Amino acid sequence: MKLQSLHPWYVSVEEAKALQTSLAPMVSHTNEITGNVGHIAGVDISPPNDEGTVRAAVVVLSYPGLQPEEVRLAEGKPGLPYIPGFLSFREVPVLIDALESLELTPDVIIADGQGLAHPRRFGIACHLGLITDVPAIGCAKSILRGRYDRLDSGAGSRAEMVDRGEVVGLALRTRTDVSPVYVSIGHKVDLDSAAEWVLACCKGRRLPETTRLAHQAAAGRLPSGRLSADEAGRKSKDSDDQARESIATQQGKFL
DNA sequence: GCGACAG
DNA sequence: ATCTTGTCGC
Repeated sequence: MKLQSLHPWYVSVEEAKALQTSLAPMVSHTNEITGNVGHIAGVDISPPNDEGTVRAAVVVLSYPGLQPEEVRLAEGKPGLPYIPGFLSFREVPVLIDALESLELTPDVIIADGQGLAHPRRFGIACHLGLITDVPAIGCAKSILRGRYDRLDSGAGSRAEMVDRGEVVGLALRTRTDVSPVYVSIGHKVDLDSAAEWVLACCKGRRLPETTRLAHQAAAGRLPSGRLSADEAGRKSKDSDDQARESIATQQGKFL
């Protein structure tokens, strides 16, 4: 896929901070996800190896079947060490190579980290949304910014997270009695839609399939490439059909 | 000055 | 991100 080049990536923390504040106003908080979502992507980075290089992975899943259809990998030096608030400048430089080699164009991207729930309202999900121009969602396992008070224990429960008086995200319980994930807007999506997409990817697990498989791919446990149109393609088409069917019957119960 | 701090 | 042990529930 073609990416927008907005600025240099290997910059100092001070430059990164200035870029974040100047890019944050470009983020769209409006839902622009169409009804015809066929592909959802997840991205992740491995921890650095002994030479200090990381492996970036992007995995494109069919929707609603959630079967992997394309896996792309890239290796390189992180743009920065891990510094809270600057994760995108660490991970995205290497992720760019993987994203550019993508044949499929995802309709939604789910990032492993924050979107708006960030000190300057510009987490990695926002950054990925801008450079890909694809609707993006932040789904983090822990909090960077924001507080919430009460969250019911049932799956699907959510609570607004507030930082400096602004609602920056949601604590979302994806499974009953497990710690929530923290969802925020990345780009071209609203918060409620973002939560629905995360839930739709969770198949009864705590984390979305996108993050799970991207994590496996970054760890080198998934073969890269376009899954062949025969067995894998038929498999994912079958599970898409099955998933559509079960969505239809579930909706039928409420009509 | 101190604490908090995505991956 | 990593590491370890114990506990709970199906």
